[in-house]
Amino acid sequence: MKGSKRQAIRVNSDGDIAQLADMFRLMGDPSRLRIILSCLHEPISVTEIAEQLELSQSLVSHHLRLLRAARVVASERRGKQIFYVAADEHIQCVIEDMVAHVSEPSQFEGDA
Amino acid sequence: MKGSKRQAIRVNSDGDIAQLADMFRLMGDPSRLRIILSCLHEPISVTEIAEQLELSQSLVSHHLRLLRAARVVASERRGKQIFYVAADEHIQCVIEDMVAHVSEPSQFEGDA
DNA sequence: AAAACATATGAATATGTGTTTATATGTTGG
DNA sequence: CCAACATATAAACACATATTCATATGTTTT
Repeated sequence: MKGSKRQAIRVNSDGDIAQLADMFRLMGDPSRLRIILSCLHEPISVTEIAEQLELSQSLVSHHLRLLRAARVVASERRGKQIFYVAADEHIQCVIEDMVAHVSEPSQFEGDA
Repeated sequence: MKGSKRQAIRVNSDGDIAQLADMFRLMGDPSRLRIILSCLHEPISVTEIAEQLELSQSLVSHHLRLLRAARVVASERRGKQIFYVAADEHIQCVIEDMVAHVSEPSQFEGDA
């Protein structure tokens, strides 16, 4: 439904490019990527992320702010804690596709 | 065929994370992203990319080197010129998914 | 209200990196 | 072989940004 037809990619304006690049850049930092993976499937609190990934609470919070601003993750308060979870299924798809690319056996060494 | 089953994302080792992040980081620069888009569907020469995007030849070449090293693009020589093209269809999928995410109407403002 | 817990914010710093300028390498044609 | 074209490389610089440390804000419990 809606516009989920497989149509050619349209990235006309510079604004679109910038937005896209921003998203990729956000996912391009190892710490941030691990944080995203931590909350990909179920909500998880900031402290729990920090513990799991062995990152400082401050660092996790900094990153989460950027991720939330870009709507990569959504936040929800539960008592004292705030739980973060990946915003939509597109993020998951993006990562899956990228994993597929990375684990591709380098095909033909297509070099010139 | 092969392992194209939709299975849960497995990104265990730190190496995997680093590789993934590297890919995202590469696509996270506007110039590089535009270069990728330029050669997404058909091979295109370095000079033509530079002209189309109004970037210096040197800059395009620098970026292409990184992209080729990460197997985002493949190169093929034709006479004096070298043509670059997106390496595999996963790159295309990744971008499509990301476009889908960016053009998502921010849902519920899922903030806490 | 104070203490304890959870998260966010600000400043400072060190490191990474995108871009430019200049030059080198490689390829084709006369 | 020399000139012209096409691409790659190296050094230098300006700028962005990931991380840390210290502190503030917000929430629950006693």
